[in-house]
Amino acid sequence: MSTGRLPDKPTLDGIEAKWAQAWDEQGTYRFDRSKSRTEIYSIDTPPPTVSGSLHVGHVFSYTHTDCIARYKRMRGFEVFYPMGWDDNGLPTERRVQNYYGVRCDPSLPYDPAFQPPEQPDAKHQIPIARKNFVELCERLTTEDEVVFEELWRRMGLSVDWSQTYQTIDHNAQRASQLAFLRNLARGEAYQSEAPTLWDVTFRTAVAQAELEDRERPGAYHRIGFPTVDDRDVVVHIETTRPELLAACVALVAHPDDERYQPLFGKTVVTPAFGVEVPVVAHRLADPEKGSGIAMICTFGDITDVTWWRELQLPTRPIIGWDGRITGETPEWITDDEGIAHYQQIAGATSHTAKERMVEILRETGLLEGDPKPITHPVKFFEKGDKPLEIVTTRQWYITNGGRDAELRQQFVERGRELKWHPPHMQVRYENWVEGLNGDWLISRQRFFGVPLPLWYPLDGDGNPVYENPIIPAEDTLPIDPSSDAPPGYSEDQRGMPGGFMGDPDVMDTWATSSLSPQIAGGWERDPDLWSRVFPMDLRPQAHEIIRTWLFSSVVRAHLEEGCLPWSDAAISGWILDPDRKKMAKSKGNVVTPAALLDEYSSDALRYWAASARPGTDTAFDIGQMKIGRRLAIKLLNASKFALALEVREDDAAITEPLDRALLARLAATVEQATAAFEDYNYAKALELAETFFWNFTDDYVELVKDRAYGGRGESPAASAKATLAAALSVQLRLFAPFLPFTTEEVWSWWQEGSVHRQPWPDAADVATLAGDADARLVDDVAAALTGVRKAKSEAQASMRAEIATAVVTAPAEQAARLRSAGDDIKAAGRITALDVLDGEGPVTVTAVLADV
RNA sequence: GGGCCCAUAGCUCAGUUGGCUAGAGCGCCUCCCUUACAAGGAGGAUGUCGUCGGUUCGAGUCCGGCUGGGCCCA
Repeated sequence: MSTGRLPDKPTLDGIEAKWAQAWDEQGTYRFDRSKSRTEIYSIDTPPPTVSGSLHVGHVFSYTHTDCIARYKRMRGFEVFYPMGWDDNGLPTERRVQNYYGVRCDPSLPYDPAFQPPEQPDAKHQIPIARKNFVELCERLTTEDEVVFEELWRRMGLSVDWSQTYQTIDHNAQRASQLAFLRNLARGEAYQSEAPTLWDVTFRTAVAQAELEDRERPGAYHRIGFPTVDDRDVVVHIETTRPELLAACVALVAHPDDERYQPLFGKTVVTPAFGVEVPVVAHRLADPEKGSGIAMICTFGDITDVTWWRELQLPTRPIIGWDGRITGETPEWITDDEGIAHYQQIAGATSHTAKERMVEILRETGLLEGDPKPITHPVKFFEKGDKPLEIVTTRQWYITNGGRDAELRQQFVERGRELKWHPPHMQVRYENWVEGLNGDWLISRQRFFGVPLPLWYPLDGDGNPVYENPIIPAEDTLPIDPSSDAPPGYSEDQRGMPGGFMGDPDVMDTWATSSLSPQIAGGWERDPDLWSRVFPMDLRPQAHEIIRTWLFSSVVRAHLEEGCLPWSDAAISGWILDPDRKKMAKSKGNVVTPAALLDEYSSDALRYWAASARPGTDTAFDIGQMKIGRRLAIKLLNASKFALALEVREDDAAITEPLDRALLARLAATVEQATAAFEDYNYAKALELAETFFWNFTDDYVELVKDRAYGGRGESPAASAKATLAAALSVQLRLFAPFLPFTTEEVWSWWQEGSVHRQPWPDAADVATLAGDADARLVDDVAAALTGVRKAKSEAQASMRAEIATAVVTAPAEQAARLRSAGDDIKAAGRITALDVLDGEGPVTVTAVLADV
C-alpha cells in the first residue's frame, strides 16, 4: 500500500474523462463470451431513438439499468450489456426531411452523385429517390448516435461498446426478415385486404398500439332520410361526418329501441345521393347518442368497421389514401342529381367536403336546424396531427392473439411467468393483451425501415398476384425487394407484365425493435453467443411501451422460441417537472443533461436517478443532485483522510470493541443492501450504504481519530487503522454501482485493478471481522457523542473545547457497552474525566466544560 | 366509462408480515473559520400520516366510501 498516489486536494473535476478512457482502454466492461449461460447476466437494453432529443429521462432510466449491471458484475456474473440504436421509422424520416430539406419520391431513380442542398428549405423539399433518402437517413443517424454514445460514456454506463447494434443495420435487417419468413412459413404472418386506420399526412397504416384518442370539437348534423315506402316519412340521424353521406350503406339503431323498431328491415334513401340503404339493428348503436339512430359508412370510425363486418354490409369507400374524397363518381350513385352532387365534393379534403355537403343538404331541405357543436374523442396516430381515416388496404399482419382466444391466453400466461418490477405493472400488460381486437399490423408505407422480404409475380396484364408471393432463400437475407430481383427473374422484368414487383412496404418499428434480444444476441448468426445469452435476464424499459415494445418482444420469443425473452422486466417511471407534470418535449419543460453534468458531475446525477424508488414517477430535483455531489466529495475526502494514515487491511489487528461493533453494523448493512439489490431495489441499497457512510464519517471517524494517530499506543492504533481500511474497502464497493467514477478514483489511490471488477462485499466475511460484537454499541456511542456535542453547542463553545467532567447515564445494558468504548468517547469529546452510570430512560449526558 | 398508481414535516421521500414516543435528507433557526472535507461541521425546531367510516387490545400500515393528483385503456 502506498500513499504516493494520494492527491493533496481531491476533486471530481476531470475524473469522468479520465476513467471513461481508462475503462475503454482496459476493457473493464468487455463481455467475456467464454463464460457459460449460468455465469452470464444478460440485459436487453432499450435502444433509444437517436433522432429524438436527449433528455434527463434517458439519464434517469439508463442509470437504473447500469446500477443493476454493475451490481451483477461484482456478484461475479459476466454481464452481457449491449447498446442499440433504434433508427428506423417515422421520427428519423421526419428529421431527415427537415434537416436536409428533402422528401422521398420512390418513383425517382437513384442518383449516386446526389448531395443534399447547402441551405435546406424545409418548406420546399427537394424530391429524391428512395435510395438517396435512405442514405441520408443513415448519414444523419450515424451523427446522432455519436451524441448519444458520448453521453452514455460520460454517464459511466458500463456497456460493452463492441456489442452495439442498430435496428436498421445488416444484422437487424437479416434477423427481422428471417423472423418474418419463419412466421410466414408457420402461418403466423398473413396479408389481408382490410379496413385499416390510415394517417393521411404520412400515408401509412397505423397499428392499434399507435393510436391515441384526442378530444376534438365537432358538430352533430341532423339529416333526414326519406323512407322508400312513404317519402313523407323521414328518419332523422345525427352525424359528425356529413361528408361521408355518399359512403352510407345502412342506418342502425339498438334492437331494443322502441322508437326505431318499426323501421327495421325497411329501406330509406340517402339525401342528395338517392342511394337506397336498409335500416338495421345492432347492440352497439347507442340510444343515448344523438337521435339514437346512426348512419353506417365505409368507414367513418371503428364502430363502422364492426357493423360492416358483423352485419356483412357492402363496401362503399369514398376516402382515398390522400384523405380526399375520391374523384371518380362511385358506381352505386346512379341518379343524375346524385352524380351532380357527388361532383361537388369529389377531390375535396374532408373539411371542404363537409362544408359543401352542408350547403347541398340545405338546398335539398334535408338538413334540419343548425349543426350542434360538441366535443368528442377522435382517433389520431400518436405521432400525427390529422384525424385518422379508415381506408381499405392490403397489409401484412402477424398473429398476436387479437383474433385467437387460445393464443391470447398463451400471451396472458407469459405475462404471468415474467417477474415484474414493480409487480403491478403486470396488470397493464394483461389489460392490454385481453383488450386486443386485431392482429399485429406490421407493414408500414414508409421508406426507412426493414423491407418486407417479398416480391409478387405480375400476371399478363401487369397486375400483382398477391396470393403467390416470391420468397427469398434464408441465406440470401437481407434483401431489398425494391432493388434486388427475385430468384429466377432479372431486374429488367421489374414492373413488366409477366415480371415481378417488390413489396413496397417496410416493417413497423416495433417489428424490428421487438427483436432486440435476437439482434444483439446473435440469433441464427452466432449460435454460440446465442446459447450463452438467451433467454435473457432483464428487460428494463418505460411503462408506456409495455403494450408495444414489451408485448411485441414477448410475441416474437413465444412464436419463435416458445419461451419468454427474459425472466425479469424492470419498469421505470417518468420524470416529472417540479410541478409534477410529465416532462415532454411538447410541453417545453425538458431539461438537457449536458449542463447538469457540467455543474454537478455524472455521479451526482446518477445519485439522483438511483435514489428514485423503482418504477415510480419521480420529480426532477436539483436538490438531490446537490446531495449527490456532496456525497461524492465527502467520499473523496473521507477516503483521503483514512488513506493518509497509511491504513492497511489486517484482520487480526481488529480488537477494539468499537471497531468490531462498527463492522457488525457494516455487515448488517451489506446484507440488507444485497437483499435490496436482489429485489431490484437499487434505491434502497443506495440509501443503506449512504446512511452507514454518514454515520461512519460523522461519528466513527471522529471517535477513532485520536487512536489512529497513535494517541493510545500501538495496538489500539492498529485496530483503528485496520478497521478504517476494511470499512473503506467495503463501502467503496457498496457505492461502486452508483458512483462509478468517484469510487474508481479512490480505489486507484490504494488498490490494484478496477473497483468495478472487485467482488461485491460479502456480509459473512465482514461479520467474521466483527466477531461477537454488538452493533448497537455504534448507536450508544453516537447518542453519547450527541449529548457531549449538545452540551458544547448550548454553551456556544467550539467542538474543540475541553470538558472537565462528563457523566453519561444509560440503562445498564447500554452503560456496559458504553464503558467498553469509554476511551474513544473521551478522546472524541475531549473529556478529562468520564463517568458512565446505570440509570433509566434514554442515554443522557451532563458535562462541565473546562475553564478557558 | 374500466383499470392501475399516488396522497406522511415547507420540499423530496423512507416507513417490511398491523406493535414502544412516526423517520431521513434538503430547507429553516442557533452556534462553531476544527489540522479529511467551509461546496464544511455541531446542535435544534417542525406532523389532525388527504378525508369519512369499518375490522382490531392496537391502524400511517388491513377493508370500504369520498376528495384531490397522475398514468394507461375504452
